[in-house]
Amino acid sequence: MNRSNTGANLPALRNHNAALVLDLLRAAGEAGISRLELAERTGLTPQAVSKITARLRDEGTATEAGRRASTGGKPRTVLKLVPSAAHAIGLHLDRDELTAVLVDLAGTLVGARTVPLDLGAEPSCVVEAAAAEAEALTGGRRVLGVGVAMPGPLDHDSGVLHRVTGFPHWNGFPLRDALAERLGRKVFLDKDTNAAALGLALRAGTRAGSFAYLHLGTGLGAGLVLGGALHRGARTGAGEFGHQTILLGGPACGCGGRGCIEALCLASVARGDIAAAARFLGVGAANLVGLLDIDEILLGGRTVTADQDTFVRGVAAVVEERARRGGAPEVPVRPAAGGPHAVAEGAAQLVLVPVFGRANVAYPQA
Amino acid sequence: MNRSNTGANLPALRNHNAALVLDLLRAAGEAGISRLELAERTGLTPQAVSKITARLRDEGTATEAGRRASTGGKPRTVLKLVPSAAHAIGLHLDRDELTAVLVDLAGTLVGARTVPLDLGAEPSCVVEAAAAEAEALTGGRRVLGVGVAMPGPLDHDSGVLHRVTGFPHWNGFPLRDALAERLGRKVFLDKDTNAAALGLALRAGTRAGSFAYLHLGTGLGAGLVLGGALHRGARTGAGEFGHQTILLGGPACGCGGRGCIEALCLASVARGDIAAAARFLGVGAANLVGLLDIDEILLGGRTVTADQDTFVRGVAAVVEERARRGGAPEVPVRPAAGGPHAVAEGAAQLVLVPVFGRANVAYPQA
DNA sequence: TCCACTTAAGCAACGCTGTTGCCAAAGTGC
DNA sequence: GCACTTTGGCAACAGCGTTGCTTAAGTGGA
Repeated sequence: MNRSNTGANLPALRNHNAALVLDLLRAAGEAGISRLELAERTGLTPQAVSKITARLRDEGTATEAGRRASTGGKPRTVLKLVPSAAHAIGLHLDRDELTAVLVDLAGTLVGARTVPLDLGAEPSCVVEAAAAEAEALTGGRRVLGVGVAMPGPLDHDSGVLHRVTGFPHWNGFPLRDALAERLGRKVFLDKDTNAAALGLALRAGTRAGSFAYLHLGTGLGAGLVLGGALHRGARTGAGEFGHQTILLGGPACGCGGRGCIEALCLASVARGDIAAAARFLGVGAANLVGLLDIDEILLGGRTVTADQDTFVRGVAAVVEERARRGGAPEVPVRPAAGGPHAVAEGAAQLVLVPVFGRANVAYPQA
Repeated sequence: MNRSNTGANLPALRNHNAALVLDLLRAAGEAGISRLELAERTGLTPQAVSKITARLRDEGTATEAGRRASTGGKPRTVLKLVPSAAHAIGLHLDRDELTAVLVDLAGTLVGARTVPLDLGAEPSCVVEAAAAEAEALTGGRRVLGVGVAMPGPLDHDSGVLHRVTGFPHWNGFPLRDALAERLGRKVFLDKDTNAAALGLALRAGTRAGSFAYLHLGTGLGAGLVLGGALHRGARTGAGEFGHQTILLGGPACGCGGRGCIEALCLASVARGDIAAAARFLGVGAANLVGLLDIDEILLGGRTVTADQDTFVRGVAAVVEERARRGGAPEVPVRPAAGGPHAVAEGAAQLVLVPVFGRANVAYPQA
């Protein structure tokens, strides 16, 4: 059951178990999964799984697709997710560009649009532009909601923006509610790094329970996935990785501090010393691995992509050195998969998270 | 519902809701709480709460205790937890000392024993000594289980010790199972810093959803409580705070690295410059606040206790300075409450956590 | 070809959960 | 003293997963 402070009743129980089954169906992908295997993995009885999958088939969310080889008795029937049963829209509002994607239940990209955007414009104009892109992608399909990713800071719970860097007029704007009213759909808002991390968490192959996505572009930030769920912190402020001090009394940073990783990394990049930048990044990654005991480090962002191998090797070297000293486990460092729509696709996953039961860690109210 | 990957059935539902109600009863303490208030807080219907509390009263876990003033109708009946309905034992196995405590359901200390201990002795002898202390405290009471806190590293999930610093013969010893078999009781194992953090999380007054407990004694470590639950990481390795690099190329640390907070802090303490030690600790705390967006920093450990005000002020100054730069929220820094048995009491809470539904964040299997 | 055996999955009855509708209990205040 | 408000239990109920059993659909040996 998902962590929460609220009581659960029978409908909640039913949703929980259905979401669990859907998550396994999604993870099984094209290979499918049998009822008995679902029963084994969920801990439910086979009969319960039969009932749940029957409901899902009635809804059109799941379907039977062939059968496995017999092992001496009746062969198992293979069940699969029907990805086209529902869709989600993801919007990435960047400083100068708006990317909108439509994904199906499996997270597969169905459609994408990219248009120029001026975040400096009136919020109402931006809302209108975003809504127009979302509607253009819908096309009569069953759309569960819209996920929006933006540069922070913002508050996920209330859906309100804070002092977006360089765009003070956004301060306090209730973007989520404004867009939800305009579109008549559920809207979810999160930071771009969080959306990217969520997208990575749900990519086939990245089944790590917890990892950090480090994004080095014009700035340096992180998205944290802990125990399979996005860690946002109480105010959606988590992931402030770039202004971690790693060199006391070091060079001044734009934030007013000294010796921040971001300043050190970007200065190294500016003078062309990518290996040094990678080592700085690695120090922060090693600190993070020790503090949180995560399974994996994923690197992304324009600056990383430009010299991917150097960054991956440099960060891995520092992390491994620390593991050898016994201060941290051996943690793989890999480049983050994902094309030009990675953030928008992650934003779409904000909508799909509750469907598949991978609820976010809930925070008790003060 | 608690986050998990397993299916839920009616008994699980019932336990979840009962635990939720018990948690609210515990939080209400001597003041008590009415049925309607419980209904409001849990989201359950008043009738469901009536049924649940009736079961708890039958069990002897809750009781009616007076009534509130009327607001124009029938006055509300106040319900309270019956702390003596069950107990938990907490063991703190330190390098040279074994502390055992008995606490009731409310977490109140009922009994305590402290004896010398040699962690260098045979594991079987230590198990025997620990079991004897636990049994001496039981005294015919209903004891739900035994929580054990030790210096790490160790694995909470399997209950197996790793290379305990300075005591290599413990490597791989299945302490949890050995003690469970010897005592015939459920046993839970965790790091001392985690137990301390858990104890703080459940102390009245510390209702922060997430905080970091920084422990500065002979070493420097941290216990992290995120979203009301202990964050252990996949291998119970989280909280390695002391060997975070904050001064690249700085003085050598015992771990083999350079510029670790622990080395810097302890060196400052050694030469009597407590204010400098506090500032170093503050840099790490500020890094952590930014990364995890927590609500509070709690400081403890012998070294901190010796100069509490200096440490609290010094750390708070650095954290506040960072908040002013906009890089992190304003986070209070406070001394950790708790007497000589704080760790053992936290260990006992390991047993009580599932009773009150504040389950730990579950990690998906690989 | 038949038949015993194995394995998968549905049917029906069941126990138990929280919910709903209603009513009794226990106050306040004109 | 009576109308009103508020609390909380009783009884009937819908719906969840579970249990016991039956049917479906294969394998493999005689």
